[in-house]
Amino acid sequence: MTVATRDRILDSTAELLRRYGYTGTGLKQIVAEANAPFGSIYHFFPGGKEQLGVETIHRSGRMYQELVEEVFDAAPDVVTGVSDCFAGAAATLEVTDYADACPIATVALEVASVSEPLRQATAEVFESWIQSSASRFGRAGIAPAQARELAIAMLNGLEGAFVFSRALRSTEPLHVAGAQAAAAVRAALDPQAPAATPRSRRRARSAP
Amino acid sequence: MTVATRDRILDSTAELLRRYGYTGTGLKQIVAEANAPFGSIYHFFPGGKEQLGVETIHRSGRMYQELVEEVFDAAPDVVTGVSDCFAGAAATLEVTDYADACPIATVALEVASVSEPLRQATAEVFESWIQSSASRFGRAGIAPAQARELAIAMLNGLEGAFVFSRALRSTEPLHVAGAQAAAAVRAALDPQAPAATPRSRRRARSAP
DNA sequence: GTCTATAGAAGGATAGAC
DNA sequence: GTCTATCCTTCTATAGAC
Repeated sequence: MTVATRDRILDSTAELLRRYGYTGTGLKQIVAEANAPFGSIYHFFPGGKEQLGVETIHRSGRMYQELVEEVFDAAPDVVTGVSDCFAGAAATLEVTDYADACPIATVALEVASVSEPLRQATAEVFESWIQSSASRFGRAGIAPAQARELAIAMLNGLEGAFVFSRALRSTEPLHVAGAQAAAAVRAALDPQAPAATPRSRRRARSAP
Repeated sequence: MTVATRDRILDSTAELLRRYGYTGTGLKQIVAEANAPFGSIYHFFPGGKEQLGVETIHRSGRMYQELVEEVFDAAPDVVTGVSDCFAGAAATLEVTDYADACPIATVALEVASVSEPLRQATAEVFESWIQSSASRFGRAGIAPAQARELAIAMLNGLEGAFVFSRALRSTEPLHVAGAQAAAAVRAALDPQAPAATPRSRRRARSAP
């Protein structure tokens, strides 16, 4: 036995949730893909589909964060790190025929007004992503408040671009989002040209 | 008779798709909310759920575009127009307890890898939104290519912020996205400080 | 054209043999 | 712990009365 049944179930759930969402994924489909008997779901996850969903969201969220952090930290500077992450996301999307984008975004939108435990799981993952990104911007010398805004703006762009890219079957939105995020970080690091960053909005308000 | 059965069905479908997505919305739920007999669905939409979905996506997309255009065009300038749109989206989200965000984003993610007719419908709506926004930026004096990038960046931010805002039950992401989009448009209009706009990326590459 | 009833498949969940 | 069989509900879709 190489991989435990419980882990195979979590793996196949993660993949199916990413592509087809929560309501679009059936438990029978999950065990079929995991090569597991149906009863194993309720053996390992007594809470049924919802518990399996919550655990998968946390697991997928953590794995995706680690993946992004590796790409990010391998870059020589934060601007390149941001660019590389978006480029990697675009490459993955193309390779998988526009199927594999954000591992939890579809679920997040589906469950937001339906299941409080599931919504909370997606919220915890997103908050962790924001803090991970913000801490890296902070380490690069950006003040905490602006670092958080930059992190949110970058992740906004990433998630929005995923929506558009999957629908349009084009990586154009991802490339635009990557360029914008990189430019925003660059501007935040360069005190000479802060006009287009959220933080310096007040200063630039005198402009047309 | 005030509103035709067919329109009531489309209205209730639009509302349910927006909140619960495509697979999360049942036909029985639709006719219940529309006060219509079940058979009416197949009378008016012989193609079943998929046809009803396609028509609703186009309809919701058009209505949302018109709503945004009204807010946008009522503002004294494009920067204010952008800000007002995000502020309005945030207000709607709060008033509806974080239920009413983008009318088609949840569906778009759900169907992207499942139904080609539905995916295409979402793609057509998104492309129309991009062109509507880009044309307004163009009218303000921004060159076509940059206007399209700005439009995509702004819509990326809006859709991504919808994902985060619904999950986190906070309007913070929407406010960040609005400020960033307004700043990007302002920078594109101001030749003095173009450093942080996507278009001027090459020029600024010499910076740290 | 409006509406009801029901078919047939798929959904989540459970019981219990092994 | 593994696996099968089955229950009950819900889903989409259709048939046909009125």
